[in-house]
Amino acid sequence: MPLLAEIFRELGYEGTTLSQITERTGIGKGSLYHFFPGGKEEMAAAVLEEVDRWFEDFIYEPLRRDEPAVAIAAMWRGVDDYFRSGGRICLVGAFALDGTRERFSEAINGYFRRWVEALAGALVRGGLKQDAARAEAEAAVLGIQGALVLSRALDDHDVFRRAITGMQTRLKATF
Amino acid sequence: MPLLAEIFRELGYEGTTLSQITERTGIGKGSLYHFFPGGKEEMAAAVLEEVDRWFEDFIYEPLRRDEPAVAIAAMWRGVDDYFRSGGRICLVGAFALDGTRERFSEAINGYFRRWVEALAGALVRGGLKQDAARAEAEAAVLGIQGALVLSRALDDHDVFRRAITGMQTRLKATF
DNA sequence: GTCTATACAGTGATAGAC
DNA sequence: GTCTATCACTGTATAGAC
Repeated sequence: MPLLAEIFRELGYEGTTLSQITERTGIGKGSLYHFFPGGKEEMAAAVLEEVDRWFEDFIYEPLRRDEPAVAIAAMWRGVDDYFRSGGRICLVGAFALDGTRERFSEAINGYFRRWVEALAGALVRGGLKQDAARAEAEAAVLGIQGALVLSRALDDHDVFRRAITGMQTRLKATF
Repeated sequence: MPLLAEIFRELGYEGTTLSQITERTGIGKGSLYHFFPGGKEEMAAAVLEEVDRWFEDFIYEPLRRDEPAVAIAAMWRGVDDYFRSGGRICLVGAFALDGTRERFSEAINGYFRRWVEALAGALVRGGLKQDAARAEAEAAVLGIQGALVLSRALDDHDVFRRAITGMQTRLKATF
């Protein structure tokens, strides 16, 4: 599964072929279809679900549960770690940008909606008003996605780190 | 050419097939290969070049030439218009996220590098220090890309408009 | 459960008539 | 310049031996 996720991340949904998957995982097509009768689409759906679960466990749930300042600081650390300072892209964000979006719209929408809501909730508990919290949460989540795009486009991890640091200090100043 | 750009934007590089192109443009494969002997890759390269030229003419060059406040205001308007308030994605940003990046790395890098440099230059002329200008320019460009990702993921144009407006007022306050 | 075989549609690309 | 026909190949998916 981690290998599968990595392949989809590198090549995108359309760019990923079963041959690539068999080659890089060492698993034959027969076995692949034994585990995923729905084929490539089911494989990608499983990967998306796994990604979603990771964020739910390590980012969203702490944001809902823990002390805002602590949870938000952990979020920035977790994000920098998960995306390897821009060396790894967000599969969900990438899927949102092309025709793949229609195929997985529910999963994509849920991932980002719950992220924004969890972060906005923490900010409200931190003292922000509802509207301001939502705006700041959207700005943070979108900033992370944009940082991934720009750092990969410029092939420069510093862009990612700088952006993350900047957003973090800026956000901390609001509550 | 505009049709071609639209197809690549909707489907991504790997998702775009020659059949789709012939179908939606009404041009047969023979004619297509007459204009683009290099096939799909040459078509995508031509589209990227056209996109680049548009931004060069209507965004970057004004940023280098005109009065900073005026050019930056025009940039936000131009961006909102070009991306149809999030209804249209950035082809270059999308290409940066998957395996297509390697194929067009020069074009992708140049597009974003020149954007950041032009904007940072305008901010310097507006009174910011070099480092601060670069950071703000990166934040703005990356914010636009992120706004495209998030607004499409949530299928909500308001997210895009809100983000653009927020960044615009925030940036204006810095110089 | 895993592999090899293969089916069959669709891919990018080319040739040649017009 | 454009179209039709077709190429070789790869795509996803399945069947069946082991």
